Amino acid sequence: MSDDRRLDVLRAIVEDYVSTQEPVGSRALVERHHLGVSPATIRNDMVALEDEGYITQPHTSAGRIPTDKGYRMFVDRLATVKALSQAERRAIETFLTGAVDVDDVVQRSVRVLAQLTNQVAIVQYPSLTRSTVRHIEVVALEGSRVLLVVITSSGRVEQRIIELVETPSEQLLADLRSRIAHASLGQRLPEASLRLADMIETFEPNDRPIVSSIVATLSQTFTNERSDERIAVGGAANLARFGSDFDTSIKPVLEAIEEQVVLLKLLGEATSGLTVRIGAETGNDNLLGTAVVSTSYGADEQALATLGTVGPTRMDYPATMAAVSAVARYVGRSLADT
Amino acid sequence: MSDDRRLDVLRAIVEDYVSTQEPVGSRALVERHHLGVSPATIRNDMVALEDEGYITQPHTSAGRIPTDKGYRMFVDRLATVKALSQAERRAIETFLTGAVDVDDVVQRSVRVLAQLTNQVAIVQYPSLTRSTVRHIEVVALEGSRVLLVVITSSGRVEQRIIELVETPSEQLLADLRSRIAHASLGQRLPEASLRLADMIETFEPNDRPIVSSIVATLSQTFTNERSDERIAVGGAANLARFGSDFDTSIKPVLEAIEEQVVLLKLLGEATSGLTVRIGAETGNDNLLGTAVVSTSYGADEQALATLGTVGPTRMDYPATMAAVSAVARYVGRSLADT
DNA sequence: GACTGGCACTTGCCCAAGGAGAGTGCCAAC
DNA sequence: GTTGGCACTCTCCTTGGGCAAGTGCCAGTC
Repeated sequence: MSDDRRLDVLRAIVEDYVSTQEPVGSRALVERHHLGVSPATIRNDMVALEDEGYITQPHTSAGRIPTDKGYRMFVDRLATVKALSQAERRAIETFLTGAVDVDDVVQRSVRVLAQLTNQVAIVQYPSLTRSTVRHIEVVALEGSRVLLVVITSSGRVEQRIIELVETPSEQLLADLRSRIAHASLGQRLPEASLRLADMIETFEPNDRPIVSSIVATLSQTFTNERSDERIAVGGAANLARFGSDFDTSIKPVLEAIEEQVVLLKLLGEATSGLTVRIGAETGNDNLLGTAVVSTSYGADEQALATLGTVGPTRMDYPATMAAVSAVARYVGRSLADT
Repeated sequence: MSDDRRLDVLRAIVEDYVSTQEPVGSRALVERHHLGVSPATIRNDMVALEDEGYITQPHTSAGRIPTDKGYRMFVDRLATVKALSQAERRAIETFLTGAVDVDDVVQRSVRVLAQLTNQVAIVQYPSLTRSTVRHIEVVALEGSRVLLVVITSSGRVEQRIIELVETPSEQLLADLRSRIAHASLGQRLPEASLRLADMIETFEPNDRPIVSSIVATLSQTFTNERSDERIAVGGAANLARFGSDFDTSIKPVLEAIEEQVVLLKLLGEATSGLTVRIGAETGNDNLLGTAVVSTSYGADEQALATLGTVGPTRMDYPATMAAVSAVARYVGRSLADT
């Protein structure tokens, strides 16, 4: 028995099952794929594949469907890369180029990804802690209030208004501006936070209360975990693909993707490359029938954040993976331009 | 036949149907509500109510269920206000008081509203056009780039970076700052936009290209429709309450609430008071089986935006209405403090 | 040794028939 | 106007038989 053909059979089963959503039998297999052998032969291969755990039968007299292990094998070794069509690429591009700010980029990319894959799309907002400081502004407002504005390399703007114990002099503010700029510009946010802390001691003792109050607020902004946790979700209507029984097949997924923590965990573990997690690999019991395709995005070497899709394990992996990569690429580029 | 009792019967039918989700028969009605008459009498009342279009039978041998008209009557004349429990009030309060910015307030209120009502909650971000200008900052960046920051009365911060044709002098910038502040502070955004436009002519002709470029960007920011369109949705898992058949009862709703335009239309028409729209009143064919409870929020006389819930017509109206009002009240208060 | 055709067997799905249960509508009586 | 009684209707659930799909295995072939 040729090992090659057995893998061909597995690939054929996955492809057929994905497109028909129905267990695939030996006869259908030889008819739709020119395998050059008879159904009986395929049946023998199927028995072997089943013994190895790649496929299974829902019930005795039905065809076979891939197991999670089968999908894994398919993704790892059998899937042929499917390039996006010219039209799809253009769709992403036109969709994203209209974006006016970071928020808009994220919203649009969720939409386009959901549309492209017919799945639930999730996009994490660009991480603060992985960006660098592009600009910091310290502005005196009325009274002793001060406005702090931070612009990051990902185009994100954070602002804080704080009430100081006393009104700072113009002199001090100017001094602060230049020293803050010097200490933090171009630095990663966590690092900038450290350097700002060191900077406090370079000021006159009299000025330190004001300085440290401002620095503290900035540091807090830089290392704000909550901002890192923002996520956009879209295409929930595509949950229909999971099956028609709401309570058993859809609700758990819906609950999982409404839980930020779960999503962050799913996205967070993505390495820089494209990651596919199938069934139990998601580490979440609510997602046993689902697969998550994710990748990080970011213009340069450093990843800014992650995006991906959640769909049933019986999804079109090549197409989904292509779409996720493509959107990530465009989003990274788009943010770099902002 | 007493008219009063007939309305009592209608109320009882609505209440029972809402709690059991099953057509309610005459026997069950007399048992659960001490109406003091026999099932046969109730049956006569039911015939009358059915003739008037308040209730209907799914099939001949089943009990009755309220029609949309029946729910409307219930909401308008029969529902008794149900105050929130102390615990619920405290839940809202503690949930919202931890919020650090506008974004956070909105996110949290969606969550708490969804949890409280067990329905899909939608919260519109505070409208820009209905806020006033609290602060405007014009900051020179490197080169001829300028950062504009606008803070509104609702605590929202908008920023733009623009590239000017030439680098403005410090002198001009200072002048700009004070005149912009004078023209716009405390004004409603659309109004501020107009006053800024008038201001351009008070500058030297030489400076006008720069000034008008800045003013144009500010105006655009003030009247940015897109920002008014932001909406947060939560509690989609509660869609389970709509029924168990995904395609017919849930998917349409899911599609509707993913469509920003639809949501905005639903929320946008809410007057300052609490609005309940039932079935066809939503004006959306996808929402025929659903009811929308919404109200505007905002600290002072002027409404900032709208929030509400989407649920099946067979919902607990008194509880939902109470929750929506309460959350709106707390959100308004919470934003005023920011 | 690998492949093939044939065939008995298993099993889920569909459909029709029948019984149970719930609720109504109506009528005669109060 | 209200009530008890009763025949009627309709859905839901269960049961059982036929159907179709697909398998597993075996003996035969290249």
